[in-house]
Amino acid sequence: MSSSDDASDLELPSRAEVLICFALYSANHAMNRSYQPHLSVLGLTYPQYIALVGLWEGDGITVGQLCKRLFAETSTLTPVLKRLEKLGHVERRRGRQDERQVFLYLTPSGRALEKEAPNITDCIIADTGVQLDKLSDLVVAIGAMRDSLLKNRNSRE
Amino acid sequence: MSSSDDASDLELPSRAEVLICFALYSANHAMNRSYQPHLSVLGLTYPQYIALVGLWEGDGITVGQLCKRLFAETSTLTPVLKRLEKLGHVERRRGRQDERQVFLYLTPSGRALEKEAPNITDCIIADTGVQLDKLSDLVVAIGAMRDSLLKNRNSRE
DNA sequence: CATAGTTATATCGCACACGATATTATCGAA
DNA sequence: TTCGATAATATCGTGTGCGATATAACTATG
Repeated sequence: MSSSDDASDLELPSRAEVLICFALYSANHAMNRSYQPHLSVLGLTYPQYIALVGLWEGDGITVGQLCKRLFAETSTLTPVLKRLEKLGHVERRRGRQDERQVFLYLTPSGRALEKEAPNITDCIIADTGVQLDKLSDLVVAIGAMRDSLLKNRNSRE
Repeated sequence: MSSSDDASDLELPSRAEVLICFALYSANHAMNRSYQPHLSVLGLTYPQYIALVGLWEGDGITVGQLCKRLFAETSTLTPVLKRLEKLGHVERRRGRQDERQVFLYLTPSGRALEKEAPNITDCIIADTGVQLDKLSDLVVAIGAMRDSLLKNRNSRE
């Protein structure tokens, strides 16, 4: 309602609902909250679950490789991985040739959690109210947008 | 690479790239990072910007109303709003009839920031690499998914 | 084989994000 | 009208998220 007299620069979609940044922001938090009850049963937080998803895709990789896979920073992942280690789901082992590197391995416990994932995913997919094929399109579109954002961000610095 | 011999429970899309939760998670962070250089010039964080977007849509509302508008919790918004107040962009005023309520008003400084938003939005939209009409479809689809997630979450408790 | 530069990870500081709890104010029924 | 129930914010504790910096290890060049 603020200054509706000048509509000159209000032609563009500026309302919260129509901003792509807000759509992603609110949907991500909604997704986080939807997972929460499922994950708390397993004693996991949402980012811990995301990290495990990355490792279920293939472990024995370095912290840096997992960072790339998850588009995350080491300053974010290191504490998450240390908690996953303390929970007994992940083992962190220094590289032998290159002692700077830290390799990540799933423990039997961390591997066992993967079997719970499909049940959770099914619940979440149902809650989205989106058909599977449409959801697949969404994932592709959102992923492409993310890649473009990261590419253009890096090309500007 | 882990146990590729048994493909029994790997038929479902379980890889990080194809999970909707991961798409939202990584795209939201990418968006955050893309906004960051634009916002740091204005001395704003991404959540502070989101809160301002909510108030530009109409101020003089209560903290609770802004929470609903942004799908956020009061425990998240209160500190953000106090920082926006300290920055001089927002004024928080206790209600007279109901002294529990806190009404939020944009200051001239907070209102002036709205004029910067279109320039930033244009940059971001360009960086997404998505055509405007496709982007609009994405916003609608993601918003609908968010609403469905929140509805089904609430209906379960 | 020193040593400057680079790389991989970790640490730190600040700002969210949110459930749980606290605080204060309003409402409602006996 | 008083006191328990409810409601609106705020506070607190834990866990991210990330830029900046630190630390330790590798590499390259002289």
